Amino acid sequence: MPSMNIQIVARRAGVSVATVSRAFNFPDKVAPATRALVERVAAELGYVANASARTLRTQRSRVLGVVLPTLLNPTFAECLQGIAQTAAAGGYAIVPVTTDYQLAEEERAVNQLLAGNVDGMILVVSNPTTSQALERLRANAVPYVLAYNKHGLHPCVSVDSEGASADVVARLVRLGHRRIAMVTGTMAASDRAQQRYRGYLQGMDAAGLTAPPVLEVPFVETAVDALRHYLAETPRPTALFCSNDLLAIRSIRAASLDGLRVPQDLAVVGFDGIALGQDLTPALSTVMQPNHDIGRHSVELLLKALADGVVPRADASLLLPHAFREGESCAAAPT
Amino acid sequence: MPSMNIQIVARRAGVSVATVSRAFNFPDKVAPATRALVERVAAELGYVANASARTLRTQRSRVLGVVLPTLLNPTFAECLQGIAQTAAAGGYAIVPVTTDYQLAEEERAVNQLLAGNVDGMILVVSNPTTSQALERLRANAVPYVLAYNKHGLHPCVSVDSEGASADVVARLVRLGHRRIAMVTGTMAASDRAQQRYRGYLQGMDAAGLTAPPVLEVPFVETAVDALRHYLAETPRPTALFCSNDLLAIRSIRAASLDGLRVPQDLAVVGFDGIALGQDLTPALSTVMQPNHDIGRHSVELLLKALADGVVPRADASLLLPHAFREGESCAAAPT
DNA sequence: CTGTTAGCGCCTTCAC
DNA sequence: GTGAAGGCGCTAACAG
Repeated sequence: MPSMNIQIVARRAGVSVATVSRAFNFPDKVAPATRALVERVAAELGYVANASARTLRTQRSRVLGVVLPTLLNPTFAECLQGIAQTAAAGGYAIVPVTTDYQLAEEERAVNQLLAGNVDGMILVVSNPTTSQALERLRANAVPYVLAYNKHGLHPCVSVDSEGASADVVARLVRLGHRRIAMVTGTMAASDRAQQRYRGYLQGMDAAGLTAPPVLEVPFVETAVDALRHYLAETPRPTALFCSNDLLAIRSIRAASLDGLRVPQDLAVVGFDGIALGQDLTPALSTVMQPNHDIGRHSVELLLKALADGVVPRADASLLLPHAFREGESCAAAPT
Repeated sequence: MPSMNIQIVARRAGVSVATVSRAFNFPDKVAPATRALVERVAAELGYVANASARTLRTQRSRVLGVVLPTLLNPTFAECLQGIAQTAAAGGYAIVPVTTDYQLAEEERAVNQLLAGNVDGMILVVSNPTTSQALERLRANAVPYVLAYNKHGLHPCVSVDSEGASADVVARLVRLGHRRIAMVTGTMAASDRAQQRYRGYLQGMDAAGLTAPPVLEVPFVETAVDALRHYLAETPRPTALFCSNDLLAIRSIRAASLDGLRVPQDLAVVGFDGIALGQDLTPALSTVMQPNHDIGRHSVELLLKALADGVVPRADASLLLPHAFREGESCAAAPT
């Protein structure tokens, strides 16, 4: 059956290949009776149009490339789900590639997808400003949208990481916290991490507080030990703002291992809003991003541009709303 | 640049298209000087061979389809990572499709991938015995390997869910537990769930214990409420065996909401071995499956068959080792 | 409304 | 070691 093709169907139906093609692509440009006949024969033979031949001929593959840091962080898994559903609804398949937060992998990924004839790409890159990969896309006039990244010169779907982070600090301050520390993944590997850190510094500054040294740990490792060491320093912070939910979970683990109670001895706030956070004890207090929607809107932006035969414009960028999700890992400072 | 093709490269290099093609596909069938020239020109022009044209000509796409229930369960995200890495190492791209545990979606997914010219598929299906999708693949002679599923008539990469589950019960019994309950996702949607339940019943039987009614909840929902109701029943179990780690996490949540301490008042054991489980408090006690390796071996089996031009055989199935991971969510029964 | 035909870009025999 | 040419399966003019 894999060798089934339009010619065989045409012969069996007693029509020309053009008619078979039209019956599928422009059903109303074919007589109802003929169409029914073709459809019946095609169904009998299990015919499905060869995607490669169609792509070669039309120069459209109906495939979108997706470049993500990792799927092991539920944030991106949730986003990818939004991407996949929206793409499928629009008749597009997706080819995801992960970079593990490695710059070199970003370029490899883009090249691979470029060679794979994708119609467009959704990417989460380390840093849009310095990205060679994006440069490559621009040079090739490949339509793309960035997810999570935020940059004035590229089409992006993101949230206000900076503002949200400053708000978190303000909230902690209202709860009576003064020694508010921050822990983040490798900042060089993520503009979001940089934005969140900047927001944190702004929040501290606005409250007239001095920020203690930030703890920076690799994205991929568990780093519970580093967190324990960090928390063992005196004066110990009363609140910890974590640049992402996985770090928050590990921070809670580290605190527990050292006999600290969360939130009584240490308030912990995350960032991302992964669904799992709500099922933990204590439930994670976090900045909830609409991960699914970030994926969905990214695809919608891209598909609209594809339909119009243009590349998405930077000024079509979307800033989606975030929200603080009250959990149990964050409470007032000890008095 | 997207319109770059072999002809342009050939002209620019002053050779024929055949030579360019050979320079890339059979480097040693071309004079070193010629090859260097072609490579230089191609690099300058940013030429990459058109995947669709190559696929159409060679009848090989170097793409693998992957059918999974969901990526929101880290089990499958971890597995997909193994799949992606191994596929990439072998020069294959992947197209993942999720089914959300819906039977109808399985067929849709397979049809979509079939139309997409994949060279083979890795699948996690609900039930290999009754799967229309697998029948479709067999009829079309499409090479495939099942992951997690276990079935004598299909090539599978799995673990001994049944044995592992019986062992969990035996372990709980050794810890002094008598009222050991089980909670599972919808069994009709997963042969693994069925196997794990069967193993649980065997373990109970072997210990001369009566199994209380099992709690069956949908895979996709959180179901913390259902769990709370279940745990409120008297006599309350002293140990809970959960068919997967997400359920275990939610069970711990449900217990906490009812003021039950884990593991003192309720021992909880999961199944899957998701990495996150180790960072929770209490750390999850669970049956660790080699999720990454399940993905890796599935691809290796598939690629070997592709290389040999055959479909993977059922008797090439792999049963990978599992291990009990000692966490903190499981302890001796109260005396 | 339907048929004929030219190529999309590539690989691969077959000559040379 | 290299070149010429056919055809993979499909769609889109163009005729009829």
